[in-house]
Amino acid sequence: MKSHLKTIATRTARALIFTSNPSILIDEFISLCHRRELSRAMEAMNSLQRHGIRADAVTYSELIKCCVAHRAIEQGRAVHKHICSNGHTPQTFLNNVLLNMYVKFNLLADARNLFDEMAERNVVSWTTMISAYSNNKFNGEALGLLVLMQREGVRPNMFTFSSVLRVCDGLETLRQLHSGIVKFGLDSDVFVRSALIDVYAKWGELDDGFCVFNEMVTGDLIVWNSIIGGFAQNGRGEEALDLFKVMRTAGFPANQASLTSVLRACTGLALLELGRQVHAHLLKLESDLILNNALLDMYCKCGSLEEASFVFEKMSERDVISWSTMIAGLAQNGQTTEALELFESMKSSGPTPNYITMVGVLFACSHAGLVDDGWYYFRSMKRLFDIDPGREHYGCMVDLLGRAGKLGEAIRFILKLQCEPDITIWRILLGACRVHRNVDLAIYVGKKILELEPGDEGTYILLSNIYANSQRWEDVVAVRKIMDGRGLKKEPGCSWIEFNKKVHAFMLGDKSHPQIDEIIMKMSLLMRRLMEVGYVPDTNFVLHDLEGEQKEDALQYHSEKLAIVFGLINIPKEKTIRIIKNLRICCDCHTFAKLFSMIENRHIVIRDPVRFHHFRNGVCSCGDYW
DNA sequence: AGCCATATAT
Repeated sequence: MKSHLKTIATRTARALIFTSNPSILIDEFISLCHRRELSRAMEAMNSLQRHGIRADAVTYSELIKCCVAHRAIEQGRAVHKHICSNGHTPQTFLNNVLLNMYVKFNLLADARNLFDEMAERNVVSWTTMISAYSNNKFNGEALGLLVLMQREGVRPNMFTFSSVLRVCDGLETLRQLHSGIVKFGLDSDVFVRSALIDVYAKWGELDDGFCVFNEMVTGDLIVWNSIIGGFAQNGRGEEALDLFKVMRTAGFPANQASLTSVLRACTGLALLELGRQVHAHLLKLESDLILNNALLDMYCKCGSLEEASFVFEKMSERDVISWSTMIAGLAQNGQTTEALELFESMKSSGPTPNYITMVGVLFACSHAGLVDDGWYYFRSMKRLFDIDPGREHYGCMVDLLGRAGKLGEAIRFILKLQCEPDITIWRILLGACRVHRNVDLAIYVGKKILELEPGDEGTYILLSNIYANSQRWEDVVAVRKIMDGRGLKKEPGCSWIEFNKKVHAFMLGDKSHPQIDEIIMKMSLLMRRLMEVGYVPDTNFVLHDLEGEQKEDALQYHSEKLAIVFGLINIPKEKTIRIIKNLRICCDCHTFAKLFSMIENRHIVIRDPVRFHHFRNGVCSCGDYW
């Protein structure tokens, strides 16, 4: 019945267009615009034109919205022409609507032409033009217009600032914008506030962002998300999680963006248990691609590939980031074959790989010693996906060659590069020198790095380790002296482990943990059993000024060993012992963990700053190659 | 008008 009536109505409407009564014509025109019936509205507009009738600005603005909704560029231009026919000049309101239309169609040049020709420009006109530039990353233009508008005496509003903040090109500009915001009394607006927090966080001045947050009397979920996201992205996961709790207590229900930041914090702190709770929680929300990608990454970086694969398989939508995350995750966890297989299936049935996907693929090859495959993928990037290799890919290639012991080839590769080799490339090569104990090259490369960055403590430490490894104690002393002279200190080793919803942290030789006596007792028993199966403490990396037995003692209390024994005591036998480290694992602890996994029949995962070690049955997933 | 996800090296 309803549809029958509708048919009659439509027929009547169609007939009306061809009547010549102007007021009926215009009513029908308005109604078509409101109903977003574009093609018939256009017909109506043309017939109005034939009768020399004009509609009012509001009606035209409805028609323009209709064009935007249908993404009808040509019709939009026709409407513009119609409005301006017979020398008419649209009022500012209508010009703004037209301006907005060109911006929505991303026709920036047309928008700018109209903007320049407008007789009067109000704050909406300026803001529309500014946000068009800022959305298209024309940062200079956007910032320039903000200055011009003020010169012409137009006061920017909160819309203007929240658009322009996104293209802020540095801290200095940011501070200027911030003072402008205060000057115009816009600093209490939630939109401006969240944008300010976000930009401070992006420029690394999180504490200033936090001040903006703290000045807030009333805020909304997005302001909370901005500050929590800021902490999560700047490696300050604990604070992100604390604030999240405060937000929940304040009565704001978490949305997808909030949980994405929480997951990112979990990822940084390797809090697998908490991550799992977030997983359970997010299933109640509408599925969100970004959130799922963060979940996937969390499982990968917490070393639980089973759960990561499960999430990946179940995702209703997967984009290039999902695939890249999974490939890199498999690679970092030593599952090279799986990583490369997944890449092959991405090529045949997934999204087109991007720059970052290829970094993951090359990483997989370099860490598994697959030199030929690495070369193949490196060379195929341009041909298959039109990706120009960049510094990151060069870095992987140097790593690939260096790790495989082809140090000469690695140097030749570096020297042939189009770009000047940067400090990262030299660091990678230095790492290869350490693995292959090439002292001479290490010294050469180390000097290169210190030329570029004289205070680089990592390089001094690596050099001293390399000297120690070849028993060149005088050189070790010399390096240490330079370090002392420069006031450089080695960051103390720290490992942590999640148990009973708490994080237990261990520092080198730290005796403050409540269970430390039990741990030390268990450790000495363990050491005895390990020695029986052939464990020999490797004291090469211990400070040179200790005597033999003291060296072994220092080794015993390496933070990861303490954490392993803590896990042995507390974590149920069938569960994986998961440990996170702030420094890379040393050879001795690596051997210790391998033998431990064998004699105790336990699965241990240790995440260091760059990769994972899965120890099972006396073997490590890194293949002793790290 | 504002918030959330992927990569090399140390």
